[in-house]
Amino acid sequence: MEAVSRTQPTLDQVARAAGVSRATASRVFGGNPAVSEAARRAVELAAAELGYVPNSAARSLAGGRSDSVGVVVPEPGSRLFLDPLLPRLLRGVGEELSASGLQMVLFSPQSPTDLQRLEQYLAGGHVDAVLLLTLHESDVLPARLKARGIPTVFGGRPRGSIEVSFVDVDNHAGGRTATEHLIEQGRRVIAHISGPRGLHATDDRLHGFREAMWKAALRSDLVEHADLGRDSGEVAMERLLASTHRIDAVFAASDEMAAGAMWALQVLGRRVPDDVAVIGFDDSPVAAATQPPMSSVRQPIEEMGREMARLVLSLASKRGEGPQHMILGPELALRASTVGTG
Amino acid sequence: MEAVSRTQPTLDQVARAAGVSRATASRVFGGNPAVSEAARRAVELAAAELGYVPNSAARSLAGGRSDSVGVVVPEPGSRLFLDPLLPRLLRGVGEELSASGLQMVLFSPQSPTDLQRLEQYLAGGHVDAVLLLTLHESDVLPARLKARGIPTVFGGRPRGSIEVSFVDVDNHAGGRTATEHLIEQGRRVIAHISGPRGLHATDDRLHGFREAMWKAALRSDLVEHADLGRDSGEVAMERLLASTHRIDAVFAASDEMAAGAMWALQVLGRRVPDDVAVIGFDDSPVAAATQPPMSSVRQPIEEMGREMARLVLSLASKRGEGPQHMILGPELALRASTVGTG
DNA sequence: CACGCCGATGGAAGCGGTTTCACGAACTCA
DNA sequence: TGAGTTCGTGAAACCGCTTCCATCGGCGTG
Repeated sequence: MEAVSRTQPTLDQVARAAGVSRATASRVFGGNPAVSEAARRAVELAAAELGYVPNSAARSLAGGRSDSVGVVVPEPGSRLFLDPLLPRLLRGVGEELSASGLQMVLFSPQSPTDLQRLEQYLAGGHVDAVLLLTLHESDVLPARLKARGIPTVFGGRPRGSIEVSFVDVDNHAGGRTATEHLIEQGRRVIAHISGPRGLHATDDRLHGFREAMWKAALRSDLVEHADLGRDSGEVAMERLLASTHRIDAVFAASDEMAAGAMWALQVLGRRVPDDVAVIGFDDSPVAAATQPPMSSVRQPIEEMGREMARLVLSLASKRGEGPQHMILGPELALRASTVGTG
Repeated sequence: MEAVSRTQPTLDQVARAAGVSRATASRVFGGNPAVSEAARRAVELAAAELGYVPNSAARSLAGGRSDSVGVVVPEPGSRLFLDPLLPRLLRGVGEELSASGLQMVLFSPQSPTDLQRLEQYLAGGHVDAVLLLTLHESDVLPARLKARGIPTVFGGRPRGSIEVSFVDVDNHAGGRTATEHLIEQGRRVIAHISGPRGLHATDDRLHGFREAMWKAALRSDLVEHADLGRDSGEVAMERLLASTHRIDAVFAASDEMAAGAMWALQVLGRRVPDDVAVIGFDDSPVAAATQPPMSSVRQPIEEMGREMARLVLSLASKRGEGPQHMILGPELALRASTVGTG
């Protein structure tokens, strides 16, 4: 009597148990159609009985493929503009990858050391493709990945070169649409609380705001810059109110800032939306939680995730294509803060 | 003249370029001290010149080790009580793993299919250890991992068996401490907004509340259950205020609910903290953002992450140990909502 | 009936490392 | 000076799987 092996069953053992060669067994798991029905069944049965799980290291070593794509996200809590949207984006990415049988692997480097290790990891063949959401401009990661020939797609237009593939949302259109909505509601003295100067996303929203105001022949100089956080929005609103203008609407470049602005308005006795309408950006959970609930520009962020996944997969199959770009349009989520309670 | 190979340099090429054997080169990268200084330098130089990156699949196949640990987090946006703490926890885990040269790999299964694939992935040897933060009780994942001999540590005491290692925060002590603080501030009619019945974490907080109240000979029946979200906290507060009791303090089991409660209080003309003190739980960003800023029970969540990492690493080294448990104590973050503005 | 094809299969050569083991050189110690 | 160590090294055996290639019946054709 032989002691039962305590190690994981290997493909070889499965093959032997099924009475076929390792090659055939491998074909069964690889989904290769050139296997007789009988052989397939035998292998599947044997695998089930032995509790076989393919060894991914061996598989990816031999196959040159890992069936997983890496997603690099900003350091959690970095208060990047992406923060509130991240869960939705990941959901989109996950859905799409899942559908192709791929595993999503998240990374969130927190230190330069981490980053370096991450580079090794990604360049070391652990993943078949990479989705980059970090916006640190100084990163050499993209270059390394490119050198290694690993398909890479950015979420959000990266700062520097255009020589990369990316998917982005149309921030300019978002800013314009939000502003137009306020104008349609009869508002005339509209202020804008923008994000940090130099940030692509919020700069574009600001330009959208200006464009809409110009078109309507309204003044577009009531602009304050803040840091996207709630408190800074509150402060910005206070500054705006200190001016002599009778502001009747505010468009903020983030929901958090809009929430802060709304608070400042209410503290100073302004009614929302009766006296001042407020609209935010991102349609994050915050937007629904304010009192009154807040209109916001909803980014098609799940779709962005899906498109990123699709794009990187297509790059992975048809290698050698040039960089691809894709811009997605936003839509408005209207709530009581701009349309009144009717 | 020979065309330059366009493929990744392998260890073999590095070894050849350095004039040593593959074995020696491998020792250099493995940190094996039994290598002469000269050989080491030659290999490092060659590696740098060729841009060598070790192939992780090969390495983990041969070495039986992947130098990465998987972290399974709840579906994003599932509004699990962990939600606001997740970034901090991951930071703690990441720090600790980083220090040991390990890579943290995040997973967030979103569908049963994902979950199954994840099982394969984890059981397939892609990771050396697993940290589980998902609280789906029905999961077979833990059992599978155990069967595969993969060290696993839970974040938060899992519902069922005790036969697993976990790290948890002391919710009972947290509830007690928060309540005692209110009592010390002279409050006597204290209400509690708890989480969903049956949720370990919030049940423990409720018991902590009761214990503190009993000890002080105060009534502890002013309890409402809510769902941890802001709105439900607001509703719960309204119900509490509808009672005839002159409530002078509220302890809510989450910051979000506390924020909702605070809003309800202020809408109804109660001043915080003059009329009613409010304390939350988690010390999440929300706590600092309310007006006035809110006291909260700060969970040592980064530390929890670090301890989880440490624990799983120790399990990975000294195999065969029984399950280990660790409970971490909370502390108070005091702000204006309970201590007055002096 | 001989020939060429085709579909299913197994043998075997890798994939790129790690690690055991044996070996020679340089050193120690008597 | 010879035996016993120590130390650095290389040859080679894997790790578990994929895939190329050769093989082999059985089939449709002329």
